[in-house]
Amino acid sequence: MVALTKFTEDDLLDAAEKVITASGLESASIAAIARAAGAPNGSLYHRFPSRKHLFGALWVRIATSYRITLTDAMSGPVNDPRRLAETVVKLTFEWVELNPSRAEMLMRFRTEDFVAGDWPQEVLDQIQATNAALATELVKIASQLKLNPIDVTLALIDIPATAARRSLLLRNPEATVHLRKRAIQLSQSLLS
Amino acid sequence: MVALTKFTEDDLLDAAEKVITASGLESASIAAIARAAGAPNGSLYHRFPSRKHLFGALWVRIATSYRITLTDAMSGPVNDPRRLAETVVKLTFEWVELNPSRAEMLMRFRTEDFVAGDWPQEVLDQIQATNAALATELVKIASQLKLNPIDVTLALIDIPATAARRSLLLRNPEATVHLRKRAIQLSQSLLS
DNA sequence: TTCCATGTAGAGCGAAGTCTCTACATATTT
DNA sequence: AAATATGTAGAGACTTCGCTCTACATGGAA
Repeated sequence: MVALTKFTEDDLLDAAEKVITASGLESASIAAIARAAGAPNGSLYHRFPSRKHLFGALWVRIATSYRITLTDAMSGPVNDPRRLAETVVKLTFEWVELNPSRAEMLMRFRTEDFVAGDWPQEVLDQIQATNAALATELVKIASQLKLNPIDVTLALIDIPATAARRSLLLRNPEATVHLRKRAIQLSQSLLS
Repeated sequence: MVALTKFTEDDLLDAAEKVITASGLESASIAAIARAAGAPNGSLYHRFPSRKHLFGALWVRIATSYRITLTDAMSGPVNDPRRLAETVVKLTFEWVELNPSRAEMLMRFRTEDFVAGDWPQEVLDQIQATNAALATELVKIASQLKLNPIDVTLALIDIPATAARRSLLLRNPEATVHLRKRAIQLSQSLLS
């Protein structure tokens, strides 16, 4: 390294995440993020060309993290759909437990919240790519199981996400266990 | 009426809704909302003490509208849970079809998006009241059916909302029909 | 040691934001 | 018609925002 790197890209994204979780998207100004990172304003612009680039990078980081854990579980031929459903639901709940604040963002905000208005093309491309990767995986599974892709999406994305979100709202271990069980049942019923 | 009322509360909320739907929460400045309503800046402050009051009123208006249609359907003794599930899912899809932009807001944003940071107590109370009204209804139904309230919430709130949101994303009549059918099945399986 | 590439520090700019304030218009009351 | 109550008009005060810019620090290369 040529010079001392005091604030990495991830440091700043962590700070942004913290601010957004605590006070919402609107409060996440450059100044607020910088304050949370203990950095001066200008430092953020050394890493990111603009606030929108920063937000885009944050969104991509979170979405990619979750989707990689998912697509890992879904890769390879599907010989047991019931097991697939169970794995995906469990992974989702695990990921939510390990990354509660990221999960909260991923579930509270939609891509459009970040992308509304004019966004850097570069950021749009990354988001597009992340979404596309998941979509093709789902279609592949649907064709293997000879199912409607909509049902596969419900089973492997929407149901786990909804149950995990409700679990996040309730913040109660018993409820979490119950919701996970139900999500597995519902997901399995959709895949068979 | 003592003086000519040019901009009613609802006019301004309609304008805010339009701006948010078109360009997102962050773009919905007082100036932008005023422009959309054809009103000068100051007029908004005649109706609402602050921007947050306006946002709060908007959220309450939308959430209440949806929840009233739901609680109407759920009132009275539940003698046929399968029919209840079907009614609620159909109502949700209808409401979404009739109020697409409101639905988009209700599904894209959570209460917390509006409420993050410091909000007027008055607004918080109204939101609290709206949420409580629905919660008690759900608990009542759960006890009548001798079911876990979590399952009732999944069946009558989360599943319909998820399916309707997916339908909103796909914007495809066939998909909508399919999703509604699936939502009814899933909801019914949870209530029996 | 000198030079250069990389990164931090933080004041400050123009633009845009929220909100206030006064002047004016309208319609009812006296 | 004068007084009053209600509501609109819109300029402008004050604040904050995103972003830029220059000065300085650091550590390896020549």
